[in-house]
Amino acid sequence: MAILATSPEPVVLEHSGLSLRHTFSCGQCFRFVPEGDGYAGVAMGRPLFLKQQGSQTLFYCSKEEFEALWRGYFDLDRDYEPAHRLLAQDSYTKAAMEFGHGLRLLRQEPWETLCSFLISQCNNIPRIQAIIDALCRLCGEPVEYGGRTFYAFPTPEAVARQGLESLASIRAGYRAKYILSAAQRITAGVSLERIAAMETEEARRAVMEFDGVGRKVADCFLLFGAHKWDVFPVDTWMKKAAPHHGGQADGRGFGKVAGLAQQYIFYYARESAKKY
DNA sequence: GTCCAGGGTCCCA
DNA sequence: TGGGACCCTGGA
Repeated sequence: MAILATSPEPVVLEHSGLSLRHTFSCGQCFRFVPEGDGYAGVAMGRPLFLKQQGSQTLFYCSKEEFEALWRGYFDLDRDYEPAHRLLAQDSYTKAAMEFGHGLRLLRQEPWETLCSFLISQCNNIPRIQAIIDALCRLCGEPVEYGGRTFYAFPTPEAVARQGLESLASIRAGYRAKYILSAAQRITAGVSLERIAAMETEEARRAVMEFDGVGRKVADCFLLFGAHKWDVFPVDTWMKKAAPHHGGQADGRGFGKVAGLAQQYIFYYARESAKKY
């Protein structure tokens, strides 16, 4: 594959406990897709190809870049064991956890997360991916990597420069005005980083001031873009799964690891449903 | 061809 | 508090 041929020696991680498949398929992020025998995607403006063989995970980037960006992005410095022990006490979350073993909660950027989940509303995952990809191609910075051109997620400024007519080309439907409005709000001075740094309740209130952001999108922003593990986004899948686990419909029973529980349950419920 | 649902939100009665 | 509208697709 072209990417491999021109990449430097990869950074190799042994026995990290990380599963790329579960981490990228569980629905938390939309920009890493299967590529050859691994995955390719862009985050924080940097493209990356990575793959797993045996007990090894191979990151095709420099050691410096791995330490500066990807170690944090994959949340590799956090010990998931205490959370796993807690979730193993409930038979349903235990099964969900075994199903999605190796899933890591990515530390995604606030703006990309907010935008992605604005697009997610009343939409399915393949189409969410297609719309985000179209948005990046429309106004994201091109970045060369492994002989190919990738597109960074556009900045709020770049999105704000697009008119509603231009944004119509990404086929986001009624969500386009929410994306534009959010971009304008941020370029006018509202800081998502500042909101992400607030306590959960205050941050939730602040992000819900954005047009098109209700409780669900706000909670996805808090969990995936602000890395607040006590947040439990409730969507149609979580409502379906609620009768089966002991964490209550709003996830209160899972306490400070509710977010991780949510991701295991969401992934498990959705993948199980595909079989029928 | 039509109908419906897909990681919701908003508005109005 | 409940229900319809909102854009657009893919599958039934």
